[in-house]
Amino acid sequence: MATIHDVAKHAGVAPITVSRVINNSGYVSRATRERVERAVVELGYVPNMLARGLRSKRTNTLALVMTDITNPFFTVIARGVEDAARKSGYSVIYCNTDESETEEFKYAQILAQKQVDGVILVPACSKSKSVEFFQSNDIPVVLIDRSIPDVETDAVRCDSVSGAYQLVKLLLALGHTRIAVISGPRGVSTAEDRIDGYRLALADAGLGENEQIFYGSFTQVSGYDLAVKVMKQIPPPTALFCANNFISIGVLKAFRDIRIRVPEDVALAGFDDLPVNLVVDPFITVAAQPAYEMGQRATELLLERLTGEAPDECQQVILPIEIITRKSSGQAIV
Amino acid sequence: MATIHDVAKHAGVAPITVSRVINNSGYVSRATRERVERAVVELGYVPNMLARGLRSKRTNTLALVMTDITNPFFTVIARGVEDAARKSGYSVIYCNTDESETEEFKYAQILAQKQVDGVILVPACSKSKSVEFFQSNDIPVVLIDRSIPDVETDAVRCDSVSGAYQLVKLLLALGHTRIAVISGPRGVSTAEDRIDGYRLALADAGLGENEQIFYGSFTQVSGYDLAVKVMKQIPPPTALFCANNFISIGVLKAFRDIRIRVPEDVALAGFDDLPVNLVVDPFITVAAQPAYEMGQRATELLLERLTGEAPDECQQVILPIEIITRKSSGQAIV
DNA sequence: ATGAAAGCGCTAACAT
DNA sequence: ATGTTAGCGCTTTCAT
Repeated sequence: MATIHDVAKHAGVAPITVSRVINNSGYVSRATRERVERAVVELGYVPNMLARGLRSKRTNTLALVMTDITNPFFTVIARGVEDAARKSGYSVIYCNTDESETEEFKYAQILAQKQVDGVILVPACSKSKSVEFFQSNDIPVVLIDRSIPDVETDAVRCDSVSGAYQLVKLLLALGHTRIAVISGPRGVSTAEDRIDGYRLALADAGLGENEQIFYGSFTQVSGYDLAVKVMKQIPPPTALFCANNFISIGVLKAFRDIRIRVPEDVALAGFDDLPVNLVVDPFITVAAQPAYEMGQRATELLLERLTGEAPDECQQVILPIEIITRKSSGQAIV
Repeated sequence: MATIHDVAKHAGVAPITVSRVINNSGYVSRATRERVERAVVELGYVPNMLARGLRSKRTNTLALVMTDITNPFFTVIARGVEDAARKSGYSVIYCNTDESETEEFKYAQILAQKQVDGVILVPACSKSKSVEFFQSNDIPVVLIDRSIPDVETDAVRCDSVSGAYQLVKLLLALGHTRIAVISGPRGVSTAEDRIDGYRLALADAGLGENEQIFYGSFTQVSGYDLAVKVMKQIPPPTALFCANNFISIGVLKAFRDIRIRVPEDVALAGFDDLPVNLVVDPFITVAAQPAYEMGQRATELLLERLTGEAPDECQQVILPIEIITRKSSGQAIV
């Protein structure tokens, strides 16, 4: 593979001149530029990013660390990140932690080794070990979707408390008084916040006594198992609030298997919509988060931080949630 | 950030000794090793992969270039690749070409610049420009899912002709004689092969005259539009063969909108299943490809090529397809 | 407008 | 079992 040296020799110039041409930096005469460009093509020269990064201390690479890459919510975030990054000439490395703190920290090491310029992180838990590691290596971090207490970083997320509150309000307005919530893992901010919103709505309605709270994981299997368990309560709830899309799917599967009709027997509302290209019949009433925009904004924050355009204090961006009313919650509110 | 030099000084050894410790290469005495390891921890040392790659000419990084990262079929392939790669200490860079030949070639350049050790490629078209580029830069390529004529590479795929043939046979066995196929783009091997399988099955049944072939793209929107068009044929088909999962979803959406019942009015069979965690009611009769295994096998082939274990001749792995009969094709065959 | 020298952090090759 | 030397390919810095 040809090096910058080969190109320089071929064009009769110094390596640094070739560097100036391919990076559009510094003065190069028209004639020289053309000679260099011809040499580049003739030799099929491709710059070596390892050498460039080693010398310049910048790799033009970001990382997106997610907890579940099979969840369309995160996939859509990823596209938002990708598009925003590419527009500014950055590449993105995707990492899947499977909700594991250990995996997250492993990736943190790998990413530091790869000298990524910055990281967008969906934290697997509320501990700050990975964030502190990044920061101690001078790698800026933007938190996305979930928050961590007592760390100073830029962050982008939606208001989970408010989203859950609105969804449960909606179920209450339909006359339900026994509403259960199936949520994600303890210690994950979105799981906790959505429970908080649920409790707030019940309390507002004077139904604080009726709380039925189930922690689990943000997966279809967990949703299935807890749905079965929930319906064994006496008396069983008449409505269910699912804290994410996979939980909703698991619940629907369980209800199909144990012959419970939605919404006739139990009403259902959940967090996170599914992308249109995956769903034949959008059926679930949801609090939809603007995933693509979340990815975009997080990337913009990170890029501003990298270029020094950002203010010294950290920025928190809270994006609005959209409540989409569909069949699963029962008859529409007039 | 601490360098190997800092660690060496701190431990009272030469940099190369530190290198031997962190790479587990060459002889290092127990005592020295321990001193070095302590220094690594105390300084929070993280090796710089750019420097290592520049020197050693190996990045321990593979790339997976796909045509549609939103399609679960490719997402599952990606997990197969990821798992196999990590097991051998490799990282993976994911690239999405959106079925664009131009994007594919852009990524080829980027990946060469990043000095990836090898590439797994779902080609966007049957031209071999990107493959030739990789090969001229000494980067081994494994083709996955789709083939390209006249190139010498390792490859992993399923037998699309046979899968389509079996699916259409099944529809024929249910008594259908007017079966249409909605496929992907011309020039893409899987789109063409699935049409070939369809034609073969019809010809076998002496129904060659009844061919109704529709090219489009492997997307939900294309499936929707062509479904509407197909049903305007006079007489309309009584069964439909969809060449991938997104086409099937688009067709089902169209049928819901134009009030055509599946399978009562039209039977349906399609290529590619959807992952269980995304689907409440698996409904479509499909030819399911072992996507995870495809990703795994492709990675293994690539790794063997990199380590020199592979034979000189290229290897073609053809994996078996599973036909899963469900409601969409009508009553089960006894 | 162009170039020379130096060095980023690491490891291959060759000592000892 | 450990170290020395050199250099991977590029860009920073400082000339000219």
